[in-house]
Amino acid sequence: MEGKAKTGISPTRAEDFPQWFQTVVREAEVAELDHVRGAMVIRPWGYGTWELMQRSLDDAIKETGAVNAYFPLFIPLSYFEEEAQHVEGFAKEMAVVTHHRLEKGPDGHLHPAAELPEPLVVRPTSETVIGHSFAKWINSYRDLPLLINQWCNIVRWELRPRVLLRTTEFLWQEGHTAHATEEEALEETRRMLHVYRDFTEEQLAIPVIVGEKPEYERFPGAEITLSIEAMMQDGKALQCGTSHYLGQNFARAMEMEFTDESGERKLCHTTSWGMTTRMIGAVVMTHGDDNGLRVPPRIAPRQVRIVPITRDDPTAVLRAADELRAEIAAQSWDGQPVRVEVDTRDRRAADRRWEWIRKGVPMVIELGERDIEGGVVTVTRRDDPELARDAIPREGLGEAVVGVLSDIQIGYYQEASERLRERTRDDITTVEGFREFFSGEETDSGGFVKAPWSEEPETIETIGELGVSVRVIPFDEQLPPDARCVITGGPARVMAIFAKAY
RNA sequence: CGGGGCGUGGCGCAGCCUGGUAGCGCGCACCGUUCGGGUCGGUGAGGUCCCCGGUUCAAAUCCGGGCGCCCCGACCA
Repeated sequence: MEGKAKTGISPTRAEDFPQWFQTVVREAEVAELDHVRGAMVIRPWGYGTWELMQRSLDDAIKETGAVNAYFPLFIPLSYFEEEAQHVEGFAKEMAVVTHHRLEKGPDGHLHPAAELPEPLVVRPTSETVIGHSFAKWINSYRDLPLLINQWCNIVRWELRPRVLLRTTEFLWQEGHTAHATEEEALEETRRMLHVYRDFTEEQLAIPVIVGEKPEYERFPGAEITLSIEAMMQDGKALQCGTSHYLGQNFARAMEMEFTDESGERKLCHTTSWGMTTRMIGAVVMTHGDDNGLRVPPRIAPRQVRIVPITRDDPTAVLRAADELRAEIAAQSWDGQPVRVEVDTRDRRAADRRWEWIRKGVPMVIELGERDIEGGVVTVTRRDDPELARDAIPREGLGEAVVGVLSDIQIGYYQEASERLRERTRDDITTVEGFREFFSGEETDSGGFVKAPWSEEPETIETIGELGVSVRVIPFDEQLPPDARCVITGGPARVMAIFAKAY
């Protein structure tokens, strides 16, 4: 070993974080931008994590009483004209279908023909369509609350696409609910935010800050937007899930009315909430290291990968590997059989091992004749920065695997939590200190600043010049009675989290 | 949508200034060698040099016009 240690990914996080991210996403075969500007192919390894996320989030959503349904991809343009704020917010990023036929032109190419009487918008979010359906379905207070969730794809014509974080098309889950009272709708908004928090922390091992978005960061058409915010390894914030209280804005626009107990006609109070494939990106940017991705065991499509070292007598080793696989698969972790597979591909053992390290499989087990003779297996834990290969006894391996998966799941969460704690500064009290903190190197945004804020409009501009925004106003924060705004020095109204964001 | 950069085999790039019919590394296939921390050597496959037009005996290279992508900003899950 001489010179720089060989890493799986180049550049490293410290050298160039954005480039590192793109390289990990490609090298770990998670996803790639292709075919259409900003559009994404999610490869099997990445999609496998998404399927596991879906399964667990879907269960959590259903536990709240919501049920799944599906609404059209195409939305009549006129639906968007009904809620002013909403149109304004989305107008600039909508894909619009105007024709329904192709004809071959004189140049030999296909051209759109047959213009539609009314253009159709490819859904950027479904409040409008779902709202129209709700208006038909809801007649009485007995029909409320109405709790619907949909898993689907979304199109937003973003100006600057970034793989997994901001793609032209992405997958998500969007919940839409209607309630008789404001209190019930607000309760629903908070309930779902906590579902997102629990999911993100427990399944993805990503700690988040829970709170409310400042007014200027609200969802178009919402009265209140709640959000969970996470810190990536470069100190930037990533919004991980939002839950909106929409008041009666959409109910009014879509005439979503019900008759209450006393026979009076009233408008519903609605909510909406969503979480997207961006979370795959969050996992990469939170847990990845200079050797590639590290997938938390709960969402790892394969939790254990067995690499048989076949030399002199492949059959004996392969048989032993399969016995090992069966034994591990018989183990249960987190309520499910351990996901384990033998890698029998015709590749060099070292290459196979490194591939699974790059992809972030929690445990790689090498098994060769020497191991069999010694009654051991050779284990690499992905949470070990040295990637040491330890011989551990074959006897009792099942329990050992279960323990390791738990350790890794917890360890990733603790590591990310420490980073969030260490890199959230609450001792910055002046605008000079604030400026200095956020004027660091390009690959490092500094982190979060938690400080009192006046909510004055001019502060938004001041921090905007630094590329910083108010990410969230955390719940459960006490503001000292004499607190001064970190930007203006004047009286503060709330405690806020300031950060650069994706 | 404003500012900058770039389009050459799957990926990363050189060649372009000083026109002459395409090259390197990685990857891929095969042979041998090696093989439990990402072997080594050889052979080979693979490219309308983004597109259209112009200049020229000759264009990846020069000129004009398109298109696309990347980075920075504004917008955003």
